[in-house]
Amino acid sequence: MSEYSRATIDDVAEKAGVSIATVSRVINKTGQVAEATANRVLDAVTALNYSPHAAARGLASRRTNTIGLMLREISGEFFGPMLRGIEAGTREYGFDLLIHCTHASTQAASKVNYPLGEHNADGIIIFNESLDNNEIARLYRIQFPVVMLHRSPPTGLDIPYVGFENKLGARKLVDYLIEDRGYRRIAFLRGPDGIEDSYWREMGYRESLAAHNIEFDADLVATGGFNEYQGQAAVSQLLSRGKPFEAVFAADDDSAIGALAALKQAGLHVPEDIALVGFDDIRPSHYLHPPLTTVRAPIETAGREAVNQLISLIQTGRAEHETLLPTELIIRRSCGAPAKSE
Amino acid sequence: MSEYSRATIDDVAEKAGVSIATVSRVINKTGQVAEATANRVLDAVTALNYSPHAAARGLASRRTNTIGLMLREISGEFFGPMLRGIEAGTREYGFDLLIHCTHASTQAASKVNYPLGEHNADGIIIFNESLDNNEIARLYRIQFPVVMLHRSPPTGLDIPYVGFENKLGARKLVDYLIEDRGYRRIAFLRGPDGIEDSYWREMGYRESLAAHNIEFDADLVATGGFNEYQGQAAVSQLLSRGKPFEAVFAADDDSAIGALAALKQAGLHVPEDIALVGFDDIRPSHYLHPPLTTVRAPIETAGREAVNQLISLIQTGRAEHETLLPTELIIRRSCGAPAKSE
DNA sequence: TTGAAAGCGCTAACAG
DNA sequence: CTGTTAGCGCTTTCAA
Repeated sequence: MSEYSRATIDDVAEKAGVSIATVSRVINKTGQVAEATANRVLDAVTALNYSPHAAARGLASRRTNTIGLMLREISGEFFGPMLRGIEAGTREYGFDLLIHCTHASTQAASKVNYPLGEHNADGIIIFNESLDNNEIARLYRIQFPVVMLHRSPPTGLDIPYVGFENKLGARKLVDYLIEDRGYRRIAFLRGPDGIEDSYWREMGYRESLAAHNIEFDADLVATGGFNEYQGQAAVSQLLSRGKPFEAVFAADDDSAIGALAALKQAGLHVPEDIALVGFDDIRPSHYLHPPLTTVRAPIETAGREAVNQLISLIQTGRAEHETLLPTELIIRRSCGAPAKSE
Repeated sequence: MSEYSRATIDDVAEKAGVSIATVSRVINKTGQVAEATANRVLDAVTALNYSPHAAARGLASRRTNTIGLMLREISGEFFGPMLRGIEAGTREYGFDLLIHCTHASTQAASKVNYPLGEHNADGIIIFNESLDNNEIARLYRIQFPVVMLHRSPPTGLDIPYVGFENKLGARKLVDYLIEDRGYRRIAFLRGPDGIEDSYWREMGYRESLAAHNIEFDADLVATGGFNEYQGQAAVSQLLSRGKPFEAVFAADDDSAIGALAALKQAGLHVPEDIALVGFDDIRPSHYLHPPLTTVRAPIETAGREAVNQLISLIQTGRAEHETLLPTELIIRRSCGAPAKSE
């Protein structure tokens, strides 16, 4: 609305007594400029407090210097660390970060969409199921740089993917439960359908059972849904089936928190009566009573790595097909391990 | 790098058999267009999967349709809810959200800065101490729309401010401790210097003491610093002074968590030996042992409200000078209140 | 109700 | 090493 004054490249050029092309060269470090000239330009920049107009340079250079982050919604303990990693990466590379949520679009009123894409970013990171396959395919077709975070690309599309070693993490956790703690009847609270992390964590669970000659029992599986409420409901359901189990593996810590509430409510003590473990190692897990044994997922690192891959894709046209980040077993009291200094 | 095809306004105009001016009018709902014509344009838009080029329209219209969020760093439990509120607001108004951290600038290499400002946003939200007074003053001088979130503007600048009723919240909490729980020697863990929330929470504490004729005792005050580690250290320090106290009021929940650890370590039971309360009601507070009595701060609402004020400022040139959001007392067991269903 | 045309501020050839 | 100039894709007068 208001028409505030701004120094433009012309002002700088005039003040420094050079052409705007030279100013542009100095600012972007493109092309040779005599040091004396460059200094005059830099002085003018400082004196006028000049910053380039982002839209103008974007239009002229066909680069936005911005990367987009697409997510379904901002929620949970996952989000903060992830964004920290992403932000750190974009800042280090000198890019801006634009964030779009696809959840509950209030803007359906208009026919014209303003999504993240070729027209406002140099590349985007797609988190989980935040964008449908058609749009992903379209971006792929026009060769727009995209990186998938915690969700592998649609079949047939060679898009870089960054995620956790979910299967291995779950495997190590269940191995530990079986081998070190001696449990054999281990219930599983699976995550939401369609979320990739869910799938691989279940695979790790099954793989571990199989490796120890323990038969997979569908009655010992319920859906925790990656949230507290569903985790609680899932355990109640499990309990009501009457099949005994010695431990519960919740596919994420949020559902483990709900599971803990349900177990306590049923009068069961953790870990004396039943062991409980989760996955992710979100902050509250440490404070639970008892503290939760879990698998630490390098959330921030994954965000950071997604940026690395995206920048590489933007700048060189190539990136790693798949980057799987290692997870770490975090043993606390909820699995019956001897108390340690917490 | 890659040169992907994009439908431009010219393509749409050609396909619809109209001029680009008409397309622009239809898309922006500016000016009268015959319904039949408008429909042809809309069809062409859909057929070509057209989205306007953000930079081009920004350059032409001198509006970016973007609001900027400036923060020092992405951390803590505070960040997620705040961003959720901000994102929801920007989306509802059809704005994009650009995020900048000012912490640990890796980009110091260059003389030319690309901060948030007139050149890449229509307005910005400044969170806490993320921007220095000089730059804020400059933005104010050129009448660039700015809203301060959880930090009041530099003296003399009439910039809208959104925050919590910190003083009242702290006052109610301490009143409760004194009146309902009968404590009189209440220690205080203050927040970091220079953070506004710290200051007002301490004022509420002092006000309550004064109202109950309890003398303020500097020996009962230490600095918790809004983080777990410092909260722990502060309580250790308090304990070492040898002055007895019956309760600890930590100026935020993070330091309360640290305080709890320190108390336990000293062999004290909460709340039997000593009561503990915090401020904010972050997620872990509920899971502590015992669950933490605290003051719930409407973090998400504050973010949302900051956007409301900023949009108002952008669109009408005016906004509320000050928006203080009410807080709510959350009573749990850590203050010695009778156990309730947690 | 529509179209023509002039930029918005900058980058990137192309000349010199 | 430096300057001139032609756009980038769009909005916005001004005319018709």
